[in-house]
Amino acid sequence: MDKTDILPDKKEAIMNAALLLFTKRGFYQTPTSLISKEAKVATGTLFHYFKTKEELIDSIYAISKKEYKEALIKGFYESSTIKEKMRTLCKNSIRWAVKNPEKHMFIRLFCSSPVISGEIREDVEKRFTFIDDLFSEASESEIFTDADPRLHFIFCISSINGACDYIIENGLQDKSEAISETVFNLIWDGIAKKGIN
Amino acid sequence: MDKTDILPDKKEAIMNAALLLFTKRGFYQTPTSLISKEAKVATGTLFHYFKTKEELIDSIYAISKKEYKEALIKGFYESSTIKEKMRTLCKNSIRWAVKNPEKHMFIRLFCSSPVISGEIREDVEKRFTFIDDLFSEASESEIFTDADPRLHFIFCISSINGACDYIIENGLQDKSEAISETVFNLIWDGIAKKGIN
Amino acid sequence: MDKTDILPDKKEAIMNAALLLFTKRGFYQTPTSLISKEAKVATGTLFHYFKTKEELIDSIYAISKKEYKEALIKGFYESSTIKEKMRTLCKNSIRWAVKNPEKHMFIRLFCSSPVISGEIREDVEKRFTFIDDLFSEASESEIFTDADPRLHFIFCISSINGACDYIIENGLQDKSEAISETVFNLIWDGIAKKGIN
Amino acid sequence: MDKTDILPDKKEAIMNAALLLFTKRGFYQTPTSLISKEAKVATGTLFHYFKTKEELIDSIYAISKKEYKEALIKGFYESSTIKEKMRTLCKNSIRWAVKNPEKHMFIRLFCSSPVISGEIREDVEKRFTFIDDLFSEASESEIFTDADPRLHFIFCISSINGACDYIIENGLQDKSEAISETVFNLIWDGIAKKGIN
DNA sequence: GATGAATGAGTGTTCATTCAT
DNA sequence: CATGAATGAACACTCATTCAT
Repeated sequence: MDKTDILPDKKEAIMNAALLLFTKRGFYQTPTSLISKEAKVATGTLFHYFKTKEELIDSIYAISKKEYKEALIKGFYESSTIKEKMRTLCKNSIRWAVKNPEKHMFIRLFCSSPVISGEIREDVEKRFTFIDDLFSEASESEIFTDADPRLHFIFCISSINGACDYIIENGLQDKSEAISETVFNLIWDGIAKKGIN
Repeated sequence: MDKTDILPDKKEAIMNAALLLFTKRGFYQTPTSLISKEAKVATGTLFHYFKTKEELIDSIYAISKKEYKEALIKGFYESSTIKEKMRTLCKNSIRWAVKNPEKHMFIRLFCSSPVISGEIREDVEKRFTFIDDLFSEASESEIFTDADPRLHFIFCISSINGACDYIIENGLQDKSEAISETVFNLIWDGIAKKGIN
Repeated sequence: MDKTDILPDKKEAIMNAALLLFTKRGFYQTPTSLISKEAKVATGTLFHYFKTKEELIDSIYAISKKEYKEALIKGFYESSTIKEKMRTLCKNSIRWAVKNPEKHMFIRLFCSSPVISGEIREDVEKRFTFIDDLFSEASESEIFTDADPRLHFIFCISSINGACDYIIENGLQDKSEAISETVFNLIWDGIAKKGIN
Repeated sequence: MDKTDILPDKKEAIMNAALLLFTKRGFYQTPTSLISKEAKVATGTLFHYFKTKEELIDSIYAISKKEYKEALIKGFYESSTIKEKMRTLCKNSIRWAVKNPEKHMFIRLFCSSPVISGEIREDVEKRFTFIDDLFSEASESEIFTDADPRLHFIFCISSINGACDYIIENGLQDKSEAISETVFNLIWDGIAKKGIN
């Protein structure tokens, strides 16, 4: 899990090629032979680094999520209010997705796919419990309208993902900061009790 | 309403089996042999009704979208205000998804998949232009906060889909009417200018 | 075998369609479904008249050979010398092939193919023993150069078939009478002892 | 001489097995699974060396024709007269066919079959233009009777092929040299003007 | 007789994976 | 470490043939 640091050239080449191909063509339409070809390694080399094709996808998923997490928390703990924390998450999230569209797409495509092993998925989810905590706290502080915090959470995630789709589909990368501000307001106006700041 | 016209028994059995299997296992992990087995027909029969596996998926997509559309517009034209129209769409959408979880899932899984032929996709999209019109009208009437109506649209769809996920994941089907009211409020409070009804 | 006389419409349509398709596309690249489609009958109808696809080909072969034989002997028994008899055969053969190119091609394609049942083949060969007799007679009469009459026979057939190919490939149907005279001379000059007429 | 360069063992085994099976059973009645079985390789191995079944047949055709050509020209350019050149071709042709009956049969079966790709066919035909040249030269030198050189050509080829059939069908391999002399005389007496040597 | 929906064995081909070099 | 030839199970799809109507 921590070999991330100094990846052998070939391993990295394989993962990069696979990320591109999986997002462009899908997992099952991407033969391992094509991945090794694009990565300019022999077919056997792929299986030297990854026992199976699924292990390769697991690794990409884990790394992408790790990077996403790192981007997500930038400035989070420095934000003083719940509203600020949420704004930070919202902006970080959109910013990262726009800068790393393949990784973002990869996560969305495979987050609910049975291709990702349950084990990896659980490991990864642990990194994000701090968000659940934030929503619970907000609920308890009566900042949010009455509703299951999980519903609020899903509402936020969905809206953020929708915004990313919007930006990428319409090529609005250069306006993404403004859009993420707009989206955060849409969300906050829905979620927060009137009069809360 | 449930069938286009009068589908032959076997054709229907194949489509039903395929719908279940595709949503449970995915398109590429579902061999046609398994579909025909579950549908209790011979392998050749599947190809008697659908020239290719892709034509089968196209057919399921088209029918599901057609049924969704029919559910969506119930009471839509009878709603007098834009707010009422949107509430109707939101509730109809969630209601249909909760009643037809496989078809809902099928549409979400395959709506952006290249497996669906472009031709079918275009045919289908035409049925939903009335929603674009509604958003444009709302924008022009200055009912919505300033933002691209396409962003508002994506925001709504994402939120609704998020709500469906929430209901289905948590087994809250019996509370779906209340949840959809909550979600509509989340959306409306985000989207509409303050003071608009 | 003698139902040839009054063929039911559909049976004839099937045989005609099959003759064309088999010569154009080959036996194995011609599905029975295509034959019935071209013949404008249902798939079951083909198998009503012919127990199997192979029986269909046998029937076409037998009929074609029968017609060929009938064309071949026109004027044969009226010819007085061996040379005249051979000229008659040569000319009749080319004339028929040029007028019935599909049937000629069909015979050539399938004459040595295992697709034709041995039984049919034997039945058919019997009709042509009169040619063997002619060659034996010619050999015994010391009209031909010394060589196995079977070699002479194959030499003649090959040359005649070559001539048919030449005419059909080059679209020289209108010159086929002259060509067949030329070819007969080529053959005769090869076969007959010098000074024989 | 026997192989293009140094063919891998398995590739050669596949081609040999396929040559035998295709001539014995025909192209469409020979499943690739049977070829790999006879060649004692896995099904995948066949497709490792030949992208498709058709590419396999193309390769066999090209190699057979290449070998045939090499056999055909032995002593050709050393022959001084047109008659000698033709005798050389006739004898070389029959000799090769008798020694390589499967390859000979393969060429005859597939030379006019659409299974062979047009590209391969053209490549191959180029090797044999020297024969056309010979016939044109003979025609222009007024050595041959008046007739289209293409007719003479077809007449020769047909006769030679007929002779090969005769030898192989009747098991006369040990007499093939004498027979080819006989056949050459049949041909020459037909083709050449009287008194030409 | 005539139909065409239904059958299922059989085909060409793919591709994740192994392993000798 | 790295290679790529070799493997064979699995797949989408075809098509001769049957049979209830």
